[in-house]
Amino acid sequence: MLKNQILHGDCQQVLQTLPNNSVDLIFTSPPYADQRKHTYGGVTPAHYVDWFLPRAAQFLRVLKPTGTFILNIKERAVAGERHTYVLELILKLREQGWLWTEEFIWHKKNSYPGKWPNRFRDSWERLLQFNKQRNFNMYQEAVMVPVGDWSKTRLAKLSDTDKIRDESNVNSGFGKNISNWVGRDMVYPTNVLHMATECYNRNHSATFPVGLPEWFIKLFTVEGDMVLDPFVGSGTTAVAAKNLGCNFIGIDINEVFCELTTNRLTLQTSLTQ
Amino acid sequence: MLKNQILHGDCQQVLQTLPNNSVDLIFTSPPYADQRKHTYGGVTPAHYVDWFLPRAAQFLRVLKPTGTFILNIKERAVAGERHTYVLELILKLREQGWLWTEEFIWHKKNSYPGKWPNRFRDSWERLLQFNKQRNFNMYQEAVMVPVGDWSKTRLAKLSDTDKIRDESNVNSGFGKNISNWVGRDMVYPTNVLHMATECYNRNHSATFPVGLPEWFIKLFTVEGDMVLDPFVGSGTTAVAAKNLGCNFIGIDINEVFCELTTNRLTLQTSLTQ
DNA sequence: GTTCCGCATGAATCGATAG
DNA sequence: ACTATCGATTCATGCGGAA
Repeated sequence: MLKNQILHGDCQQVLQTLPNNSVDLIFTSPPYADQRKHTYGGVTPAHYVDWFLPRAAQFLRVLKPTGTFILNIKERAVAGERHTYVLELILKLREQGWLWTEEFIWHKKNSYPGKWPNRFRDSWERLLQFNKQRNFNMYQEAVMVPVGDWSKTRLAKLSDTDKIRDESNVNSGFGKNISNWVGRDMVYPTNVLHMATECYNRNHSATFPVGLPEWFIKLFTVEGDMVLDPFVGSGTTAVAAKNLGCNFIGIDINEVFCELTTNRLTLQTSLTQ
Repeated sequence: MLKNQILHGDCQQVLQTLPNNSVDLIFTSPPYADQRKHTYGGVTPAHYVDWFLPRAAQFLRVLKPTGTFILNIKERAVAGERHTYVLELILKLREQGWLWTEEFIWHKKNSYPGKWPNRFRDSWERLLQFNKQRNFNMYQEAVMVPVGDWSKTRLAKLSDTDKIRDESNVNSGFGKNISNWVGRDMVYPTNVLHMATECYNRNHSATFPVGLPEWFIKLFTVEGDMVLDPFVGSGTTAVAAKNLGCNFIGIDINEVFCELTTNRLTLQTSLTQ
């Protein structure tokens, strides 16, 4: 079976070559809906749900019954309002047979700057968890975080500004040096993830930190499992899967991104951070 | 006109005594949908939207055109899934004439411990912002926060390029003049709020910290404006409004809560924290 | 080899202006 | 009227070269 490759094409077609029930985790950040016509995909908010659903039907087919689908998405502001296409998508995905198990929040500590008269900077995105059945594989111990002295001393003396500001890495012990913490008290994380976006120049505008897919890969797979990203872009999900000893398949409609990602995966020495 | 009182009754009826366009801010945390019958009439998730909509119609009527409605809500997990009543409610409120301007996230830093095989602790809630029109009152300066630590080192010594406007190379449209930042201590916040929960009254399921309504009252009103909480419960919104020099009206269907809140407001010395 | 520090960049949004 | 393009605004991070 196909594995550890970046495939070029529209995932709606490419996925037809994958067998049923063969993927353990789908983690993807699809191109966000956009008003403009020239950008990646050029899908407008009004057409987003119709565009997404046939692709999601393929996701449903290739995912194992015990597998999980994580969708990273955020609606944009249109005419002064948050658009509703993400809400509608969730409802339609349930009609398609998905269970909407959970919604995680990614808090982006370094969100895009700017000032407007009617809203503040948007510093969070949705990570929607969908499953095929109520019983799915989840390895909670793999993402435990150390309980710092923080929780004991810090909460006792919160100033007003502290209450508003984010000032900590409490829940961000993601991965890296977990072994250093063995022997200390470990606790389970919550459904709010704190991570900064990566500003590293990858010639791809949509860069989420590699720690984000890593966290979900640890949580929902074991070594040797299959991870799929049908909108792989600059390949962050594939890098995360490779780092963690998983097999992966990445798909992208943009051939340049496919080549960049393939190169990134072979030259991985400098790109694992 | 009626002001600074806690009124007993179902807000759907009680609100009929308020005039049109008379409220500057509605901040409320309605009783959560529940399978059990103890709460507000025992509203189940399946009936939640139908129960809420006629009340929201009254909110729309009494709110000033420049006013704002903030709804603190979070869907429950039912049968292994997040229930969809909040999503459906947003869509229906828009049909009713509301604009869905923004969704703030309340990150509950000390969410209640617990462990389940299929999900982590839920440590965030939605704060949905609705408006009657695109132009509404917003006083952003009232909620500015201290600039991050990055500025201490970053601004310590300026290079030559820092002193002039440095246009971004990549046509992202973003230039900067770092020297503008010297001496600036406060910045605008984002749409993610970090606050610990409080447990003022354990008999009321929805206990939020007084800092939460305070933040929105500062942002959307000035002194003397009218704040309404149609599900006032233990009175936190009313306390916040009083602290900030606003007028308020609180409504609750539970007579015991009405009495407790009225007492809390008179004994306010020890309860403003 | 470390630490320090300069500096580009990022899933943005609004209002005005031009076609 | 309605759409498309453009200019203005702004905060935190991590890379990479220098010390």
